[in-house]
Amino acid sequence: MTAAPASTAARSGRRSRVGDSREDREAVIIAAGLAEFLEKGYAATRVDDVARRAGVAKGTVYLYFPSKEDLFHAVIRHSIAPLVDVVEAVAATPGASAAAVLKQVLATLYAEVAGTERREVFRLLIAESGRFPQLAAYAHTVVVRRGAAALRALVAEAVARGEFRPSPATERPEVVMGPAVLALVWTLVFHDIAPLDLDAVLDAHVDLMLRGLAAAPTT
Amino acid sequence: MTAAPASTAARSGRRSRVGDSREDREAVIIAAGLAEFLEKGYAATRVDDVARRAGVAKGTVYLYFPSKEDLFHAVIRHSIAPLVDVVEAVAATPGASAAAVLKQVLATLYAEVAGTERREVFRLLIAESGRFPQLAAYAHTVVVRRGAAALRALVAEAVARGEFRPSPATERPEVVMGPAVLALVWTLVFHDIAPLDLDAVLDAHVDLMLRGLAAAPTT
DNA sequence: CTTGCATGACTGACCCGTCAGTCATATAAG
DNA sequence: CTTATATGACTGACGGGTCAGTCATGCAAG
Repeated sequence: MTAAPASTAARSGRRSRVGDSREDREAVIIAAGLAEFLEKGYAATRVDDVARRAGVAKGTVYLYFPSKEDLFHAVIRHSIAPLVDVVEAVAATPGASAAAVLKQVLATLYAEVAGTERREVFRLLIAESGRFPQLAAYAHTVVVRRGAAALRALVAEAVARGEFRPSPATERPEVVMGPAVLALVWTLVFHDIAPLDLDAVLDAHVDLMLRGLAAAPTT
Repeated sequence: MTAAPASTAARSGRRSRVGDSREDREAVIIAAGLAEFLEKGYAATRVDDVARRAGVAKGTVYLYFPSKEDLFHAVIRHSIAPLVDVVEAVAATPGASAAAVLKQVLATLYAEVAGTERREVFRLLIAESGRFPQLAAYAHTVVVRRGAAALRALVAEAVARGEFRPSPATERPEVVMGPAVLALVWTLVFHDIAPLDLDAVLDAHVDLMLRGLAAAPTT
């Protein structure tokens, strides 16, 4: 049940349906690659399997990507970019208090990343970043640099406005994301053994952060 | 420079030095396996290389472990256990305030895990836990169950004593460890691109937590 | 001599990347 | 409209290399 050819055109190896363009086929191969890499990891996935899942011959994969490694790079890049967009859309709520924005962003992260199969992309990234430094660099540029900058701006503004109190934590706003990373990793590793109650953790996370950052204690 | 045989006994494949027992040799193979698995990941490490690094022939590895996978299990188990001991020793400081103990434990975690090559064990665990559920289960029993229990006790006592205020966060003390996990993952992925100032993060972490948990705001 | 651990050559399976050939479609000629 | 020729995306078998696990042989100790 990997991917039965959906049309005579596909079976015969010809491109003819509307939208069955070069880009579409590339996307199909990338999707198949993602599925296989997530399932087996980089070293253990076979290009043959990616091809089969994409409904093409192995040779075809090499018409689109010069090597298994290049395919892997493409897969990771196509998987990471959308993750940032989701968060960025939420963070763009104008005029809200820093606390509200932070809450909203965290809720989105918990629900859309830790609580979804999407989280597996991070497993792959953590697993392979040591062997593929370019991927780490890409992720840093796309996710971390942008995210940290936005967070820093948000916090700085809240401090200026008197909503947050200046502290070591407002100097290092990355720390605020900590519990979300914990939830992600926990879920990656222990999901089948001791699933985390993500809602409860989100509550605790928000409570802890806002109290830790707020200028006046919220009694 | 992998591991030149250190003695004639080792070169000739015989055991003769004092202490060159079965257990010792097993430990050497496990150490070699750890080094190789950390460097290449599970799928990409070759048993040949493990053997060479341990200074034995490949066949010898199979005298001690029935398969590559069993060796891997042994390697992970031997690597995880000591990590807990380090922390447990620190946490056993008697009579100190919860804040002081927490601070001490966190400092140890940052210095001894995130700040050391030891962190790579966690990369391996995160990477392979999906494919080797028994390892996740083992880690959960040995690290998480024990750690979470200790933390829960610590926090509960501090709440009872009035040092901490009851809150969603005191109900879910795992959250308190969040920033440390963030520091670990960050370092794993971005160490060569954007190294984290672990001391600064530790400060921010402690500040945030104690303020977030404390009963009376520390002005 | 016998016992038992250690060795490393060997086997069979596996897999990346290649390339000669196929065939549906496009274009040109009749 | 029909036939002939050209195109190039796609195929899949194969070369070359790798690797987990085995086993016949070697050798040291008792």
